[in-house]
Amino acid sequence: MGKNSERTEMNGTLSQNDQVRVRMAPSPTGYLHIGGARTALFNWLFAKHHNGKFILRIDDTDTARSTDESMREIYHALKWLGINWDEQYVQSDRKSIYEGYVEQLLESGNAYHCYCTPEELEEIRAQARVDKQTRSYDGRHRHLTSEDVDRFIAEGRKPTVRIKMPDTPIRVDDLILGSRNIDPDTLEDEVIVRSNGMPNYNLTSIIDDAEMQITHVIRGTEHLNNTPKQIAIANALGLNLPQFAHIPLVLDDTGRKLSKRHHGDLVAVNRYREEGYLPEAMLNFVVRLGWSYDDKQEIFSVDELIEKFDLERVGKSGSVFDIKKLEWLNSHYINQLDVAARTDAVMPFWEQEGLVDSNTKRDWLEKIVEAVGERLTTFQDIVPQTRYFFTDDFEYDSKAVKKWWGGSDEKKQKTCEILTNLQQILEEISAFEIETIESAIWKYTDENDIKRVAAMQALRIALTGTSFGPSLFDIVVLLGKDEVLKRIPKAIAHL
RNA sequence: GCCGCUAUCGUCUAGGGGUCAGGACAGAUGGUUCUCAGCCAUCAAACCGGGGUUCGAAUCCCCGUAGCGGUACCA
Repeated sequence: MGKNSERTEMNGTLSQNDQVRVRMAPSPTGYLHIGGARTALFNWLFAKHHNGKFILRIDDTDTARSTDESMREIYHALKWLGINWDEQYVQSDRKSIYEGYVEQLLESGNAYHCYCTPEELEEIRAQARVDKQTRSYDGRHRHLTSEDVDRFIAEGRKPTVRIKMPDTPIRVDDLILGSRNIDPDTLEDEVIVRSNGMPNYNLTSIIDDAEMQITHVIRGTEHLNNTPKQIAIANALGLNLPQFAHIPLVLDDTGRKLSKRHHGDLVAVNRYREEGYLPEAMLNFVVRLGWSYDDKQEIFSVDELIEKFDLERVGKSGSVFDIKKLEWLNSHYINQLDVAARTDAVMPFWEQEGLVDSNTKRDWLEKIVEAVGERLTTFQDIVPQTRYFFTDDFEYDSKAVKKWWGGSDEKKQKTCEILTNLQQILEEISAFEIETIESAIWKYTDENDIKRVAAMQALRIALTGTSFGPSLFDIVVLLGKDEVLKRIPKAIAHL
């Protein structure tokens, strides 16, 4: 049973034979962001769950803002996430199709030319606000005389096309939000074709949904107010309507809608790919923004999502993008990978930093990854966490130095003594292996009444520059005897 | 301004007339340990407010309030 009984009543519209067809319709005006990725994912999961088709439609009717680069970014992000599409369309290729429908609208008297200038519209809007009007455009060019038209044309004005809104209420059924009736007085005659001849979103979207036989339009609630407009256009054209499902917005930590404009590439999917997040983690994270299965499960494989995803379990309120949760999921998925796979994933980050090249021994690298163990939140973490394996050109962390090497001369003296002794002990070990080293060091600390942690931390800082990291014995062995014996004197000199 | 949507721990959410309001992330504490992470244990943390309906309301209804979205010749 769903959380909202209103929803189930509407599912009857979909008969057994109808194949589900859904679409993701981004406008190529920037990268794909977290919210867009979630819309894509919900659509894709819905299609997969119902054995239907997922269509990618590029809504690029805003030619001024659309770019090919952005289109490629979107493809790239989607592919990385594993969201593949069955069909693809680009609206700018379909201009003539829309023109046919506009013609039809004009001929049937459901649309008309509007010669208002942008300045004029600006004034109308300002006045409507002062008058506390519900709508701004008042339909003043609905009934122009031919003299008016001639005059406007003589002035060189290029018209837009506006749809005539009906004067009866429009019923909007939404699978998530339920049903409501829209008061026609709140609707104004929308521009459906710009003065430059390019059709607008509300027109092309609903035409394509019909043309492409889209059964379910799953999109963000920022489109909720567009829905009655699109329904009105479809009705005027005698087009079949899809079912609508408006999913709540993804918000930032102040509760505002995530957007490219306000959040920059902080919300770009590709950025997370570059930083070493796993697509599985991304998908798992994003799906839980607004959707839940029960009160137990947090981790879902893609197959499980396909099996379990359901619009009925999508909530109505917005959800905040919480990077901590993403990080948790990412480290979970990273830790599922075996050492070889983790090494592969981490390699580009090492190479990018110039730490590793084709001569570096794979075997050794895998051992480093193994030593790092479950400490990675993202793959790019490998760089700060392992840099010291590749170079002795690092700073000694000042806090660590103060705490473990000593703030006082007396303590420094002691540290110096310990490191000197350790150097000697390690020098005498010929078989440089964990067990041997461990027992030698424990023997030294225990016999000389030195705290294990003091000796180990002193050595750790000498070898790595920091006070934390993998098991120190692993580090010593991986660094190798020569390197270790070089770094200790260097540290002593630094004291 | 106008139109609309929403409201459970800090965050994601479960529950939908009777529950000690459950889980997860984040946080705190303790244990394990050479450190960190991890792991284990424990703790803290919520039904926006006010009215109804009812034996009983977080749950149903109404009214507020707040937040957000839209308000383009963007999508």
